[in-house]
Amino acid sequence: MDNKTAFVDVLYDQLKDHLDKSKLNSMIEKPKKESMGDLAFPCFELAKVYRKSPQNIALELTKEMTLPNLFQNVEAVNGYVNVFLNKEEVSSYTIQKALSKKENYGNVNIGNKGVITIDFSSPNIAKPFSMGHLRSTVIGNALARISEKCGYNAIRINHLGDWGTQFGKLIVAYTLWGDEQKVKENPIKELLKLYVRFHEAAEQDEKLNDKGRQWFKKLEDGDERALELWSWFREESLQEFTKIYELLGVNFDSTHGEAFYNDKMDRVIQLLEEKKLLKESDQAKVVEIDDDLPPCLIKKRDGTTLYATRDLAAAIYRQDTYKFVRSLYVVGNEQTLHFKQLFLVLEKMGYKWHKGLKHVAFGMMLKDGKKMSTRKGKVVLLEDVLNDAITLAKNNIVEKNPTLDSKDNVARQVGTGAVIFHDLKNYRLNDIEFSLEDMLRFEGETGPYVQYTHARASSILRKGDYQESNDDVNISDVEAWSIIINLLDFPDAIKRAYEGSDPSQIAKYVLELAKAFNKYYGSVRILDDKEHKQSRLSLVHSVQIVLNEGLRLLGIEAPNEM
RNA sequence: GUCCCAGUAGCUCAGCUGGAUAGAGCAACAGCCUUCUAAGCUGUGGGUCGGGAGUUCGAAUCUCUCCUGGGACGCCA
Repeated sequence: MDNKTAFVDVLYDQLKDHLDKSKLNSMIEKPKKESMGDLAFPCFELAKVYRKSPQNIALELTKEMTLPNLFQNVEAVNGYVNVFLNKEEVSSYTIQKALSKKENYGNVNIGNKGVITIDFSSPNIAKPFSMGHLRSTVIGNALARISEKCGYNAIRINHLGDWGTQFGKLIVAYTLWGDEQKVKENPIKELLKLYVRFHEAAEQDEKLNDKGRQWFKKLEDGDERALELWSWFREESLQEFTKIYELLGVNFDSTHGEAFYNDKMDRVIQLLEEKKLLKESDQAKVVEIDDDLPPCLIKKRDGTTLYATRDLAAAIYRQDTYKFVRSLYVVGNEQTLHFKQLFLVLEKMGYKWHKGLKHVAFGMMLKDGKKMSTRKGKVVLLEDVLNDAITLAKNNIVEKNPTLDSKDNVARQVGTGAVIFHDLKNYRLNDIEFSLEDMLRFEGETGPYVQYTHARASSILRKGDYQESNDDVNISDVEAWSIIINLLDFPDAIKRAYEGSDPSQIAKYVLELAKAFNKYYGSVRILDDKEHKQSRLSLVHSVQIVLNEGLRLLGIEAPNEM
């Protein structure tokens, strides 16, 4: 069985008078260094009970211990009881497990086929897909895949920002300065220019903002010309976004944006009124939330609705259509308050499913220590960054592997891999200072490093004419042990990533495994020794499988050659 | 002003529910390709874990306080 439970059983034998199994289980830790063993039990807490020094307790425990086959050795060091796993047995068991389960290795069934909706990416129509939206897109995509790996049925929702006063402003700008031909040729960049120009002009002329609001009112009232322009901008934007999603390998089950909920908000307001939750305050309608939070604004003084109203309608709609057990919102850090309010309002409305809602926040993409601003045109376009990355990857390939087929495809995989990995490798709540240089780095702890390791493993399997077999795996290389430990840890890494909604757990995992493999590769000639070749290739194959699967969970492809 | 998040090596960051001499990568320097992909491997140097106090056998980790940076705080999304 599980190594840890086996160790608990051994300890329980001697310590049952003072500690129960679950307590023991929580006390066991992983030693800092591999040389100290595989599992450790600290004896410091027992010092008081036994009135002896931790060192002596460890020594006595060790002396009296009867080890099952799973363990090879036990040592008492500095007040710790350290056990060493039986390397050959564990190695063979782990490799065979990975080989037999293939890409299903590491699956953990937490979800039981329940539905999890994931609201992510959600760019604003008629604005460029900026670096800021990259974060939500790649984090959400990874979480969807991780959730599926954990047995959930993931529904990917792109909650497009396709409604609001901004469209009124854009229509004003277009009617004043727009050129149909230019917009058709290069929709996003032209629309951005118009948007920026509008804000510059509005600083001089306040009346422009009023005009914008008027046009938005027309849009809400169903004015034909306004709707025509709106749906044109929406279509063009969507096409641009699709290009980026294809490049990144991201897809959605629903692209209902905010506009979709226009006719679903009356019901929400009605429900709120029925439950007597709606209060008037400064001529606006709000829901008051106890605690210390400010009230949630539902309706403006002029009777129009807000972001929160639409999000309420969306949450209810999603529960009705998908019957989700969990629902994630992958939206920036700065909206924490909004989601706290939203969830509390839903709780007050009596929806039990509010417990499954979670705001998966992330830090901002900063430029010179500050937030990037679309209004001032200070944006970095994701498409440009991706294209830079792909070009750089291509240059590398031409230089390093000139005979490679399908250079363009591999360049795409490696370039986007670098950008995605750079975003996912650190904890999501950290802010990221935008740095093209960092993002396009292909050496060290990067996506291409992991991809390269995968390609190396694939290459060796090709060169060694690897055939799968059911023969016993027998690994005796000491250098292989850290690979085995990492392979063993894969399911736990997935669990950590899911539970913390934290893709960086997978990124870190995959880096550790790649490092361990490269170290092994540097010290052991895998194909030279006929006797060990098949076992070693089995090890290489397990690594290849797990790297491939780990990268896939992050939304990164793993080329077999690069 | 109130609330939230962060402060670890020159830079970017790990460090799980407190535990053994604080770890990586980048950058710097020194090595390793007639032999499995050098996008790799090996080695060297570099840290008062923002400051102070407390809890504890033990604190980068928990509590308090101060400093610094960022963010949010009703008619935007």
